[in-house]
Amino acid sequence: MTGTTPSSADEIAALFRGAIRSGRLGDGERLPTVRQTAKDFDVAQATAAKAYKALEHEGLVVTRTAAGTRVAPGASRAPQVVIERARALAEAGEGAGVPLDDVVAILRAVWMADDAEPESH
Amino acid sequence: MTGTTPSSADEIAALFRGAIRSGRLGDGERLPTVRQTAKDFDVAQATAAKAYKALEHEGLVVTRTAAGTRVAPGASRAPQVVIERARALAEAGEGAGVPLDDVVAILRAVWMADDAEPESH
DNA sequence: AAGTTTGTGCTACCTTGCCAGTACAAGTAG
DNA sequence: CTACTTGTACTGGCAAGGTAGCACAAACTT
Repeated sequence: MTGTTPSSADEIAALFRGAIRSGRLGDGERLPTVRQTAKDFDVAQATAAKAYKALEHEGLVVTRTAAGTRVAPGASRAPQVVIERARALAEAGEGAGVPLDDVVAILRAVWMADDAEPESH
Repeated sequence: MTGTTPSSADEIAALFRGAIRSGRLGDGERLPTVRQTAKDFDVAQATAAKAYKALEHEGLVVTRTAAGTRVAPGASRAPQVVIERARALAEAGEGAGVPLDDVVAILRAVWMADDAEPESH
C-alpha cells in the first residue's frame, strides 16, 4: 500500500524526502503546514508533526515555529546522475508495467548484490 | 531501518521478491526453509511463514509441504531493461554516497511526477 | 513402512505506533 | 500591543502485527 497514499509518519517523511532530494521541492520552498499535511493524508496531526520532525533532524528542512517549515538552504539535492538514472528507471518500469513496489524491491536486491560481489560483469 | 535487516513479514517478502524478480534467484531455485529464514532474520517462525505465504499468493514461489519453497517456474524475472537500469541507478547511488533509502525516496518521487505530468522532455 | 523434514495453524501475550482532542509556546502580521 | 498562525507536547485509548511455543499434516528419505 506504499504505492498510493502514505499512512504513517515514516512514509510521509519519505515522500517529502524524495521530493526534496529529487529537486521537486527547491531550496527555501515551503512545505504545507502540519495541519494541512495531516488533512491531506488523513492522519493525526501528531503523525504529520513526527514526520516533519524527522526531516528536520536529517537537516533537510528548517522549521521556525510560526513561519512554517521550509526546505533547508543548500545540500538538499542529490547528484544529478542519481536523479537522471532514477528517472530512467521509473520510465522503464512504468513502460514495462512493473509495479513500483516491485521495482523498489529489485533496486534493493541489486544494491545489496553489488555490496557483496565487487565483480560486476 | 529498512536498509539493513528486515524485521517484519512485509520486508522479508520484499527482499525475496527483489531477489526473484531481479534474477538473483532463478527458476526452480530453492529458498531457505521457513525455520531457517526465521533464524536468519531473528523473527518468529510465524512471521517468516507469513512472508512466504504472501510470495506464493503473488505466484512468485511454489510450496509443496515437505519439499520446501521454490521459485515458481516461468514469469519470475522482470524485463531486462528494468534490471539494467536498476543496476545503473544502484551504481550511481552507491558511488555518490547517497543512502539506499534516499534513492528509493527519489525514485518514488520521480515515479509519481511522471504520473502527474505526461510531458517528459 | 518408519522417521524426519517442512509448511501450516493455532493460542495468548505484548510491544509499537497511530488516533483524538486539547493545551501551550513561539513567532508573524496588523 | 494584539490577534492569528504554526509547530510542539501531552494524555488515554486502540488496532495491527510480532512473539513464543507447540501441535498437526503432508511429503521426502531410507
